[in-house]
Amino acid sequence: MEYTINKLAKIAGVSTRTLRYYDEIDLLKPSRINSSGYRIYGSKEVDLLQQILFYRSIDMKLDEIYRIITSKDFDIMDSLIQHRNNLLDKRDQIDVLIDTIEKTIANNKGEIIMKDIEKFEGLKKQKLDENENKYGKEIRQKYGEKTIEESNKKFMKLTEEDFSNMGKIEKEMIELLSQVLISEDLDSDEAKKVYEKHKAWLMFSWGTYTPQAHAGLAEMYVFDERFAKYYNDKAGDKAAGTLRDIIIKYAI
Amino acid sequence: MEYTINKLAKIAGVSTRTLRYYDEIDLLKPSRINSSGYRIYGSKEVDLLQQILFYRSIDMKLDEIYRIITSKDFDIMDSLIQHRNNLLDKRDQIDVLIDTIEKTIANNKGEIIMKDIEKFEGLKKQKLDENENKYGKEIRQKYGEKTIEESNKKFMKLTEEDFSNMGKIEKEMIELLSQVLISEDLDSDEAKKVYEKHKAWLMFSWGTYTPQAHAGLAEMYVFDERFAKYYNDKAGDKAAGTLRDIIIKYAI
DNA sequence: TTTAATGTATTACGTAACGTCAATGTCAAT
DNA sequence: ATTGACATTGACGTTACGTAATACATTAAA
Repeated sequence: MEYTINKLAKIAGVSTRTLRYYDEIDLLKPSRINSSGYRIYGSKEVDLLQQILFYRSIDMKLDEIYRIITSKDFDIMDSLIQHRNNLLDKRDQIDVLIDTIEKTIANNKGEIIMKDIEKFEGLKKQKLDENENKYGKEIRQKYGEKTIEESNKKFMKLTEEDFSNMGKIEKEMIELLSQVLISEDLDSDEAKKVYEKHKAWLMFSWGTYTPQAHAGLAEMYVFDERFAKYYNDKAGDKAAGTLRDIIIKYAI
Repeated sequence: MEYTINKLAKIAGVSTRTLRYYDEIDLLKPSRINSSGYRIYGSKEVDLLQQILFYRSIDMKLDEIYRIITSKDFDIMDSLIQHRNNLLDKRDQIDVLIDTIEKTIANNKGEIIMKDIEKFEGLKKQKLDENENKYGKEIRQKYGEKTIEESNKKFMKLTEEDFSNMGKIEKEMIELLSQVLISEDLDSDEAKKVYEKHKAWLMFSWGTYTPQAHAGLAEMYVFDERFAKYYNDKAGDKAAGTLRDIIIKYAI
């Protein structure tokens, strides 16, 4: 049984362009070329194409497929296992991305993450509103009233915990920072701890972390007066600048 | 504070090529060009770049990022939620792929899936070897001896169940097929059921399904004498050809 | 101050796996 | 002979840059 390129394309469910491309990269050559230069495929090629399409369906790259179909069974197993591991990794990465997005959506309801000012004020407002709350059963009940769905509940709980931790860590950082303001020693253990606390705090809200982004934020602390005021009020004069210096020093 | 392209690249952790590219596609323009034609960036651009890199870190395409940073907050929320859904879909797809690979690895330990002949013979051999087994505790014990790990156990159990189901379905199909051989009516309910059973049977071993691949396999049933003999023996003369005709009729 | 090293600019090819024209040739049927 | 369906080979477009190659600018060392 012989097939022209269109026939084969139809029974295999691919485009003729795909078959020409596979010919071009030597992945699937026609069994022969007829007198008019047409590609003619035999049943052997049909089978091979099915193989190729199976591997393609599990998202394998064509050069990997090429390696597979021109090798022995042992290597096929290796490839399959390897590919499975790649997919597992990829899935984990996507999970992280989803997590980051969900945190972003939750944390600032559409505000851009770089506009951390909003987050600050959100935190402060929440602290004022709930005045001395301990993040116990009360708040969970409050959230529960709003969101009945299981998924949402779990979600709110997560950010609730995050808020609690963020507040704690930030407090510790401010404490250490005011010590550094007195000693003025950026090489001190306290300074380094300030950096670490700030990084930890940041990771709660960003989910993702790079030293460069951290340093970028540090610059903003001095240039944006709202940031500057916030820290200077909390830890003392020149706190914002010192915090920036510390971050730059240890982040890069 | 102004930055040359290299400075900005370093504090942001990207390449200068990236910044030039972002300039080219109007994603991030320098605040000004100096007399020598150098790109000069200001603090506004630093902040914008941080935003861009955040969205990039969650795997957003640059044109989507462009839309986000040139729009209002409301649209940002839409984009984030949409993007989250895309990622969820992608993760589900990957789960399916992983499943398919694991079935492939398990089913024929490295044999190529298209070589279904092997699978046939494997099945037959297994049936002979275990002679009248009911896929009960005995076989589970046997598998348990070989693979102690939890993951593997769960895995073997899955294929064990699959084998059981596959055998049942195939038997039903053979039964229906022999009826069709007598009636010779491809429009009958039995013929259609044959197709459905065969498809179900196929999905166990392939995990993924396309009508074209199904039709391709059907062709093989006639051309490969081992297939032909298998079905003719089971359901009667001309069984392989009839099965092919049925599949082609309903699959495409 | 000359030289050397480094920084910046533009232009352009390469990537993966095809989709989509465009121009042209072949085959079967009317 | 013409038409329509199918075949061929280019060749550009896609995404987000990496990687030269070449030329001019700025800074540092000699």
